[in-house]
Amino acid sequence: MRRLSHYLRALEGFDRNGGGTVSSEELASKGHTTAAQVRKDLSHFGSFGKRGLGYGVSELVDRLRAILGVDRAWRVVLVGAGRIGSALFEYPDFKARGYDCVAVLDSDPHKIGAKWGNTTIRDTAELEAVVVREQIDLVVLAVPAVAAQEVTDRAVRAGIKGILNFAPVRLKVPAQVPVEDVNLVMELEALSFRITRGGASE
Amino acid sequence: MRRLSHYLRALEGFDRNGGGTVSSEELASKGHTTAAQVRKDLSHFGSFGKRGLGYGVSELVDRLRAILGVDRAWRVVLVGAGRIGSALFEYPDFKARGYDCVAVLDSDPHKIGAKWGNTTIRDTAELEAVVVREQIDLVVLAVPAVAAQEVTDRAVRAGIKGILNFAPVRLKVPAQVPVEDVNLVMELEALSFRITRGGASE
DNA sequence: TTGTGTGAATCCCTTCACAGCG
DNA sequence: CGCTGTGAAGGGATTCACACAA
Repeated sequence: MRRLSHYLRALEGFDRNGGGTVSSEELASKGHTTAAQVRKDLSHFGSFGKRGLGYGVSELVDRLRAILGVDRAWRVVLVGAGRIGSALFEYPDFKARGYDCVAVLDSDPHKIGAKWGNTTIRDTAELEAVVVREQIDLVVLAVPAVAAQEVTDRAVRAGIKGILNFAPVRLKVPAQVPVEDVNLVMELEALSFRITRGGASE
Repeated sequence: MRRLSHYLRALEGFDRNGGGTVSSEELASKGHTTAAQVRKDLSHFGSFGKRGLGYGVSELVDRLRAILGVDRAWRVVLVGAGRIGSALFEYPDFKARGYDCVAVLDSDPHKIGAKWGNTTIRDTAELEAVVVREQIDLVVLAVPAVAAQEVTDRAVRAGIKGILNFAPVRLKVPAQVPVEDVNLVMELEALSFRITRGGASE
């Protein structure tokens, strides 16, 4: 659920200590939904929340982190050390949120062996070995479209748990392996669509 | 509508020339929806499609491009010449799809004046002037979270038509200015959420 | 016969409204 | 009282099913 991430983000504005509380109203005002929506969303996962008071900030943060699965560290391998890969690798929020990029792979001989910080770029051929040895959970796919499916197949066979895909292709994966697609062109098209047709409602 | 972009993408696999046709069934199989869904989506915008035959590939492409507003060129300014900005600037698909990055701005004195290809990075202070002089349609916001709202306000006042926002903040904009948010951490959280709870249904 | 276009049925998500607990 | 939790109502989107055109 995307909104849960928003709630978690919104809660960072509040003090975790001191037993403070937030109402569904307050959470709704950030994160642009309604109070009823917030309550429904949260009630799906149990009923923590004090009637007449609101939700305990600290408890709610813990709950949301558990629900979203960010109460642990995720081990990530980045495949594709191009521009997008480099941007992602440096993105400070990833590590801060528990996504730990422990390996970078590329198939370009000119890049293999180079160092990013103290991470050495290795050959994509080592993918399976890296996944197993480094106990990788997630693959961030930042390779050209033509290579994406092959890398995916190999990662899946090696036992990966999920894929964040930047390649503009629909990956074929077994049902139990979730894929999230990020397609920048489609985002721009969504913009021009909304501009072209007036109604800018999000 | 996000699915329309998918249809357009799927159609690239077919030959535009030669008066070929596609059925809703074929379009559905790529783009992972149902045939009924495809027909409903398209019927919203008129009924072009020959019963018993399918849709003319060439005509459908034209229609979709018109609907999505990609039958014209969009003039884009990139604000923020960091890692993400650089990745976006080099992203070959943007220009190919009609999104033309005609200016790059940054507020870091070390970057101002540098050249990317034959585009010179200019001072973010020039934003308003650039928007007007270069007849900019869209802003791609790749600045730190703290700077995002200020840049947004200025771009909106200068008459921008839409914003693609990479900063992890919810921008306040007038209702008629559409914003598309890209939040990489939220994508990863969506992944870990789905992994944590089993059901990987997209 | 084939595959679109579309009302009708269905499902799911959001909003409403309020009972009930602190 | 104030605010949560939740059944009920409402609305929008998906799916079904079939008349109809090529």
